[in-house]
Amino acid sequence: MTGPEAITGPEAEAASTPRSVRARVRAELTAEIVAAAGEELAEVGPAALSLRSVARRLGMVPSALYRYFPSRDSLLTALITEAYEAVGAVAEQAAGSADGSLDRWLALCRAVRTWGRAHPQQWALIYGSPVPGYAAPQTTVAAALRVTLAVAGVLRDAPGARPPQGVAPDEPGLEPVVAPIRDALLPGRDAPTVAATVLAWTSLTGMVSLELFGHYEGGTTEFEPLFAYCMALSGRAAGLD
Amino acid sequence: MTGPEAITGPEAEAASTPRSVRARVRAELTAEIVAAAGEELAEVGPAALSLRSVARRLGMVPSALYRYFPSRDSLLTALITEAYEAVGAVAEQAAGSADGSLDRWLALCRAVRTWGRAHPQQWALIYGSPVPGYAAPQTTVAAALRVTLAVAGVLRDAPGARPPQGVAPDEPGLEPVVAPIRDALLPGRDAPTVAATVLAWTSLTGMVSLELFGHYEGGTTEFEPLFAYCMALSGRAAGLD
DNA sequence: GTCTATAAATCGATAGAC
DNA sequence: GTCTATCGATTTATAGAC
Repeated sequence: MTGPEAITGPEAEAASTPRSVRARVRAELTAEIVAAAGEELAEVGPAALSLRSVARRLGMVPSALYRYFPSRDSLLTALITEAYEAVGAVAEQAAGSADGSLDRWLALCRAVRTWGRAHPQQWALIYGSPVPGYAAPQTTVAAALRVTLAVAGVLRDAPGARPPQGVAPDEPGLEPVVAPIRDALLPGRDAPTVAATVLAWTSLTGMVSLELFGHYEGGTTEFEPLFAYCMALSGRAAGLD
Repeated sequence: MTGPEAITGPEAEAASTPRSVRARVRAELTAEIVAAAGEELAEVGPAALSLRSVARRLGMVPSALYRYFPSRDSLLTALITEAYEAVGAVAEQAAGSADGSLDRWLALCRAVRTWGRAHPQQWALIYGSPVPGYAAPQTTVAAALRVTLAVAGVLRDAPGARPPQGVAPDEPGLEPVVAPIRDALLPGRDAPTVAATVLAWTSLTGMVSLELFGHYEGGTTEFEPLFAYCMALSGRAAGLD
């Protein structure tokens, strides 16, 4: 056992990559487990995901997985984090590849919807019903922020954007309620703008969720034009152009 | 199908009221089972609901339930139908108890949110991720329509309501895509109005879902003012006032 | 129509050999 | 670090006595 890792000198690496050969192998196998769990998730859904089925898929025995993940919940956490990072990445990328605040917003929306349609179970994992018996640790909350920040970034780069005046003449409690959200997403903007951002983000997730969860079944098959129009409408309501 | 009819033989009943004593008793017990299933659902959630736990709660043995519901899925269908009817009823009632299209919309929104907060697992059942292994029959689609019709009713009673012009200059495919939805909800209205109605409804379910599913955890505790403002904004975007 | 009993699976997690 | 074996529990669903 003292052989391989004794020569950690040459292959010593920076912070993000494992130092020893042993650690690298372990990291690779961990990634393989997460990948297999992702495939399993895509087939059976979050609530039906089990450690045993993941082990079967890898040709391993269930107990072997406990060397890598102390519980089913920790594996779920890894999948949730991965999903948030993935959708956050496509959102950022899309927002960065368009000009004009409304076009950036629409590009972000389309990218998020495309990701959701390609990964419906992953979408359900992060934006659907909570998985029974699973308690989300704080780390997933941080990962979830990435997408929200991408949305807020579109607003942040459109300093003049503001929802129309007089929507609700005096919402008494809006200011204090919105304060923590403003601090995290849109420092310096007024309460209606922050609220409109929340609404835009909510409309997007709601639209994709209803579609993926089968609530437009009676409606149409070619959903894209309706989606694009609705997202344009919600972007306009936030003052984007 | 809600289950019982499927295995009811000679004593098949008329539309709503049972004929024989036997059938009435059977209907009562069926209702008791659904009620117990509702309690169980409220505790463990849709994905974890089992026939056995319902039987335990009733002091019955699991196999006895199969005389009333041929499968777990048929019991789930009954619960789904019940939930849709319940939220549809409060939506209708709220919409009918206010004057002015925007106020009616806001009343409907508050009522739907209140119902969702009071019945989070029922909400998850109908608006959350699909239950693994469950295929929704056509009857649930009909029940789901009740809430949507209540929303559309607010728009229908505000004939002048229309989203602002020039939101998306020419959405080429919007017209044909929106046609079936218009026929079901808002005959005679133009495509943008129908789309704005879809968006308003989507914003409402999205807002409640994100709240109930824990996505505003880092945000605020007093969520109501933000909710009301956002729904006012979405109502305005549909042309309500 | 309710019961006992059972079939045939599933699951998370752990102990201990190697 | 992977294996066998197992504990203790869950589930849907069915067969057959009464």
